[in-house]
Amino acid sequence: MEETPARLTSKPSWLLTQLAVHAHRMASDGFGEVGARGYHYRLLAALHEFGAASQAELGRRSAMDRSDVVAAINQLVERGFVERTPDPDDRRRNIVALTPAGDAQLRRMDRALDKVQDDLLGPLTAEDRQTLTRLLTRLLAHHRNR
Amino acid sequence: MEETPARLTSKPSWLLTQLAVHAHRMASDGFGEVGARGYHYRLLAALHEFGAASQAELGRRSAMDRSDVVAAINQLVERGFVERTPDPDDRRRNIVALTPAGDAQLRRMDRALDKVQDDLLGPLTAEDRQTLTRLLTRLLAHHRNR
DNA sequence: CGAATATCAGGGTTACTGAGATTA
DNA sequence: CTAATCTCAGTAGCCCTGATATTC
Repeated sequence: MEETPARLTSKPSWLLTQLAVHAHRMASDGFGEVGARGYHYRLLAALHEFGAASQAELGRRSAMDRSDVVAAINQLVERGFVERTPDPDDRRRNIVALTPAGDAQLRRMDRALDKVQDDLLGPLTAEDRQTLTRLLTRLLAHHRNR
Repeated sequence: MEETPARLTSKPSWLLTQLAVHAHRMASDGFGEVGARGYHYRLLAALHEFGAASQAELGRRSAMDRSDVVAAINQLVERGFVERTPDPDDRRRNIVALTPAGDAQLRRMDRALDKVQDDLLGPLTAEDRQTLTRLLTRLLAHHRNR
């Protein structure tokens, strides 16, 4: 393997994006085995944790664009993992609710993702993993609040 | 801002990919001001650091797919930042070389990226930045070697 | 022959933009 | 009137696959 330019390897933004590529590929592989995608996991996780919600709320919770929420919910409805019904109290909204099949799918995706976390953090000690998680959490919180 | 599911925020792979999104957007903004893209920086950096090279070698150095190298080099040739000439010693290869204009463009992109690193790591102390870089480097090295 | 190189055509995922229609 | 919601159509960047022609 040829050497990578120090200009790249010295920059946290390069390390982050390259590692994200690996993480994304590992997660995609795991999700692919259960016929799902990353967007599905985000939505199912938000529904399981906070209950039925409008599509706009789901998008804000899982950091997804309104357009992508529409498409992903369509796919989840097709597969019977969520139900979409008009909100009688606010007719602009759809209420999206998790079905039992969706809950089972979420658990399948959880198992796939747990394996990914282990593979991803394989070379780090438990203490290093904590440190990494803490630093990344701090950074993300800072940037999500603009 | 609605809360994000703990299933997501507790997972390093989520933190990594979401932070990478921010890093990528910040870098894209910076690069956009000089009319460039991330692929351009990777190629120019490799050429500056290791000298003229074949497209295949450039792809391996900068972790790019052969297809994307072709397209990105086309754009860099158009803008006069690199020159592409057949290798007389191995006629399968093209030799790609940095031009003075390409060198100047690389320096412009360097300045844009330096600002991005500062913004990205803003909330971390110098020690935290070192720790983060060290952990990310270790992880990336592990995964790049399969 | 096998292996490496360059090119082309195309797909997949994620992120985003602009527009329109509906309703609060 | 303004603002929020949902939907559709389309773009862009990055990553990847398959196929082909050429050359080592």
